[in-house]
Amino acid sequence: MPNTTNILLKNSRKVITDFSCASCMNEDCLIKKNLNNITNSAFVENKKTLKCKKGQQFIIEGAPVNGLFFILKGTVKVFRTGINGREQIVRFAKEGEIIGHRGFGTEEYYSIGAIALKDTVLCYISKKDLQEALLENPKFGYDMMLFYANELNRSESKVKSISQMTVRERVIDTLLYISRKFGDLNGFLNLPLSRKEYADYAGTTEEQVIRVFSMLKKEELISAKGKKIGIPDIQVLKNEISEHNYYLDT
DNA sequence: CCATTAAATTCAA
DNA sequence: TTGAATTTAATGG
Repeated sequence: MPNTTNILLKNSRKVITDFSCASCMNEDCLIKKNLNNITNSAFVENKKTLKCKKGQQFIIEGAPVNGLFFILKGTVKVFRTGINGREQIVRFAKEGEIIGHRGFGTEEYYSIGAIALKDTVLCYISKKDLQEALLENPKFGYDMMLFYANELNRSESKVKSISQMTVRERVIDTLLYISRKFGDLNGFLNLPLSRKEYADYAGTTEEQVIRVFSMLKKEELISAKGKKIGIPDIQVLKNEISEHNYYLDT
């Protein structure tokens, strides 16, 4: 195999040598799902792959938008920085998700930043190539539309939760979100986040999160070992915020 | 919010 | 694998 770059992902211990869509294993990827419908092969061929180390920022707020990122492997947080330097985490994204999609249409500059939470592999596709593929492939376009609709729904729910829920409820809501999205591993949430990151997502401060966590621990609703958070009974937590939960998911 | 201490992670030998 | 160095959590002012 000449010319193939080998990369070693710390967490998977698996060497990936081939990033082409044809051999991609990621069934959640919208591109992969629609690969057999996509006739214009330039689309797939022009795709760039880039790897990010943990903690590396690959989208900077205010930078011009030239394309979109698809996560091939890894986890990413997307955020916006507020007026006083405070970070508001917009969402966490994992394999198969799209980053930077808001800038796709008419926006010229990113209004968000994104950084890798672990070593991550991204597929980068130029606006132009994606536009062409979408125009000639209705199914692909429809799937993309569903994705946008979901994101919109979630972000609308988030506005409500931040304005109407108490701190405790927002923290619980955040825990449930992480649990739904990333699941459990050995009884702990499968995504280690700092208290600050919980706070930035829930719209509070690190101290508040720490205090809520302490209370929840006393009530035995959660367990915590450093960054690893365990939820013994998800249902109990759900009940506590059930009045707010007319909607759901992702 | 900040300062202090305890605890957990990382890193390199 | 260990422990020293660094980062992060928890508490109280």
